Amino acid sequence: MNNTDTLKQILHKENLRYTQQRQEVWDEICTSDKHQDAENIYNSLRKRQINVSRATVYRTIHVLVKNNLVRRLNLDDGRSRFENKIGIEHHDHIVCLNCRKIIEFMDETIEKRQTQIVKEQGFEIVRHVHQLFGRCLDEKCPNK
Amino acid sequence: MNNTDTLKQILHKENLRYTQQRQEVWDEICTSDKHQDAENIYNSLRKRQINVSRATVYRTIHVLVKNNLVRRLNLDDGRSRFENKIGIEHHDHIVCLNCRKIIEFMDETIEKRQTQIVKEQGFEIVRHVHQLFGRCLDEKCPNK
DNA sequence: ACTTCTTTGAGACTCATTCTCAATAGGGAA
DNA sequence: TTCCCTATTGAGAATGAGTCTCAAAGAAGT
Repeated sequence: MNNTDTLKQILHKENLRYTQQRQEVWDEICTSDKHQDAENIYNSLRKRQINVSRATVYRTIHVLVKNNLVRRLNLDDGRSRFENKIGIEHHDHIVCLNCRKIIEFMDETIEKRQTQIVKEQGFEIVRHVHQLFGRCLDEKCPNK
Repeated sequence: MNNTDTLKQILHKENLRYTQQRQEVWDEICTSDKHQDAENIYNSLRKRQINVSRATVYRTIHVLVKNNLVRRLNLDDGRSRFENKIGIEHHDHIVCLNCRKIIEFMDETIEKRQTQIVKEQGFEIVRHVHQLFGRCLDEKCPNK
């Protein structure tokens, strides 16, 4: 299923209308660099002569997040970042505190222990946040 | 070492003065329920007739966090929460999405894998965030 | 007590995000 | 196609956690 159909499907399910603005926001998240914040998404669209308001960007993102097309990341820097979830394997993030470089990781052992722990506590798990913050050894990183 | 001495030590190290307000904020974080936000801490102090401003609460918390007396938690609900770190074993958190109950957990296997993963990526780890969000089975939880 | 330098409080400010409401535009019915 | 009803949109106001400003108050060494 392509981007348009995926979007139309969830909009229909939610009794929402298919609009150009919603399509553009979803396209931007699918095709742009990962981990963009709302302001970035807004600016990218404006730069491409696409008229859309901040309010609509935020409103559309909510719908996409609610329906699992998009994941919201909170990397403790005061604004949310977003990444496409469709056709993407689950992963968590490592963040360099100096250059803000983001690396993805996924570890089966951790995933299994997590599920186990939550079950032991009598919880039904919905989602998890796992982020490792540190300093990278990149040449270009202002950390030396 | 008691609360007062601990505080005096880090204030001295930071070339800051020991004040009644700073002591009160630190006491409140040590003795109150865990995971309070800044507004809560501020209100608790006011309720006890202790004059302190919001600005001072925030400023003091910064010093405490910077010096590892306090941990800042971001549980994706728009404000930071704080917990005493002195004499407390490291742990992470499970949060009920319905009643916001917070349970602490700690898993040696996960901790080890984490360290390993970061090393493999050529990072020096500084801190991590690991939170499991779900629904609890508590009788009193508005989840049924 | 004197002096110097830091801290404090009140409220203004910031900034991401949400809300408001009048104007605009989907999309089903005819 | 057009009509009509209702959802959506944009611009800017509002919100709320957290930060900043600056004059007044307070540490702490002498």
